[in-house]
Amino acid sequence: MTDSENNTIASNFIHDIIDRDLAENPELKIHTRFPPEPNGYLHIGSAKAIRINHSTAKKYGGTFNLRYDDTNPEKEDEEYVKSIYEDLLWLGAVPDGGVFYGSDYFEQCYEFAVKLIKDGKAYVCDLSAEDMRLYRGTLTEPGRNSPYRERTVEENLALFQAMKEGVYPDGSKTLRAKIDMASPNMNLRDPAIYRILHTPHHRQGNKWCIYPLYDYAHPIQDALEGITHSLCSIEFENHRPLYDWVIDNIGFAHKPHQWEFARLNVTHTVMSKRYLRELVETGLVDGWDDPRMPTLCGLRRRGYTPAAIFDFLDRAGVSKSLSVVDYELLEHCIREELNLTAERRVAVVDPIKVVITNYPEHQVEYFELPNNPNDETAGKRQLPFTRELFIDREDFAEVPPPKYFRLKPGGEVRLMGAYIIKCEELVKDEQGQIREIRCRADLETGCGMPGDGRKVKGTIHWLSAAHAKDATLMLYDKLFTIEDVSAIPEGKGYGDYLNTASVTKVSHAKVEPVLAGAAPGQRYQFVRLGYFIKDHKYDNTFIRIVGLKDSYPNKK
RNA sequence: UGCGGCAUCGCCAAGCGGUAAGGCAACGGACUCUGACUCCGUCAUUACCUAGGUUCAAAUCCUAGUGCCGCAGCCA
Repeated sequence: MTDSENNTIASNFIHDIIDRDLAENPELKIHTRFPPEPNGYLHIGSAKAIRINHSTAKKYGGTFNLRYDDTNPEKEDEEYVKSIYEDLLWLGAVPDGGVFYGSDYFEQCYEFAVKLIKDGKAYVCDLSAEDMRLYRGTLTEPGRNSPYRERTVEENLALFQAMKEGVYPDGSKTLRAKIDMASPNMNLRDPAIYRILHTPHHRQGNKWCIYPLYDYAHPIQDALEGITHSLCSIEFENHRPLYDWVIDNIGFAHKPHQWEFARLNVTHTVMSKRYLRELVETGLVDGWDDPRMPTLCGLRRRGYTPAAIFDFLDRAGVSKSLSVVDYELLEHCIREELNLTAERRVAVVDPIKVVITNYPEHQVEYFELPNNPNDETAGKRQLPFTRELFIDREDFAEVPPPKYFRLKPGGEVRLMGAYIIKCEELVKDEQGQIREIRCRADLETGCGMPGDGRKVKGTIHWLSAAHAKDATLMLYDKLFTIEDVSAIPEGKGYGDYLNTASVTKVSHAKVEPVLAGAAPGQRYQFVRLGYFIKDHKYDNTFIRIVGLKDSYPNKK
């Protein structure tokens, strides 16, 4: 995705806000950031945050930072730092402003906290977690002041330093912002801004035993990096007053502003990192990059491209209303791209033998098939034709349903790129199963031959039995049977709606010979079937990205 | 029960007082050696959560309701 393409993305309410800000201050250089906590793998919901922050910066000629929000050492790990970076680069959202770590600002966070204490705006509180909750009040009742709220500046300073030096055990004290215990906004009821945690940090080691909390650290990080627009998801909307409080009371000259947008939800899948982890850990899926997962590594393995993902995100739009976007929109986006770019190949999912009775036994002839009929420049390839062929079992019906125009007894059908054949006889075994379909070809109708122009209604794909290669096809389906997982009734869980048939492994598919050399990651359209990608994890395996649309009346 | 947010077609979503964009899905039809693609057409008209009101004119403004989401971590 190039910058010029980014400029074409539709406007949204965030752009309106920026336009307004720019009208007031034409000198403003837009600066955004993507601040993931390295506690899991990125998913398509994260990609929305990336897309919004990144494309907004690009649209206005601004700068985009990646910042690991690593203020909670208990949940974070280098494994995730690495994967997040890979996924971000894969998407093409280059952090041209730099890569930062929230933990690199610990020193400054500490100094700002000392300043707040000196200004009488923060205090050390000895309340236990449970007591703090009691004192906080409820949604409808105001809270009560902590008995430690009026400690002197000197006492607070000494206590906070002792906290830092490791004098106190985990949970025994916190540093709290002195705001308003009666605020109708719970976040303003003297929120804890530092906690004691004798846990080593994945980057800082044992340097710290007190850690700043999100609401305190985030605005500082934004201010220090010169972020102008801190675009985050809507559950932080109630935190905005606290975000502004921190900026104002520390006294930053540069004031970043937080704006919120609705999170992304997609039908038939789940965005909860907690639950995705559970799927991985219980073995219900084959790792974080299982092709059914909404993770970026899962989508990548499934064959989705960054362009299709961004296209999807852009089409889904940006607003503040809770929504669940149809998975079919994502499928549409990848189909649209791959229709233009994927070369066509033949694969037969469930082979059944067809014998061309009037074709010589040992003859081989080659037909040229276009790599992409919609794109002349894609060139052609050769497909061997012999007396014995495979076609897909679905393309033959002994008792055809209405409007069936594939192969049927006595019927004619076109073998794509080759002859028109007529079904004349069925050979069955003792059980009555069809062993082979015997057909007669109209040998004048091959591509470029005199009868080339003859029309029949149906066209099916085929493979020379002697030349076809074996391959494994992985056919994935939706992870959950329920459309909107947030609508799961009480008493039921995600597990009750897991699609038990979300994967079908086809071990004995046949593919055309040239596919034996397909490079991992290569995408194709298997003609009349769908788009597939050669897997990089398992040999000789093709993963179905998405099927072709099918308007056959009896389908679906 | 407090505070904040959101309510426009099956799903997203424009609209910012001047008479309901667009995309996906769906449904017709044309084309077709992929029942794909492409193309053409249909798809909110006592209509914009409801009820009142202001106005020549309201999805847009006002009033009163209703519904849904978020918030009571020393998580982010």
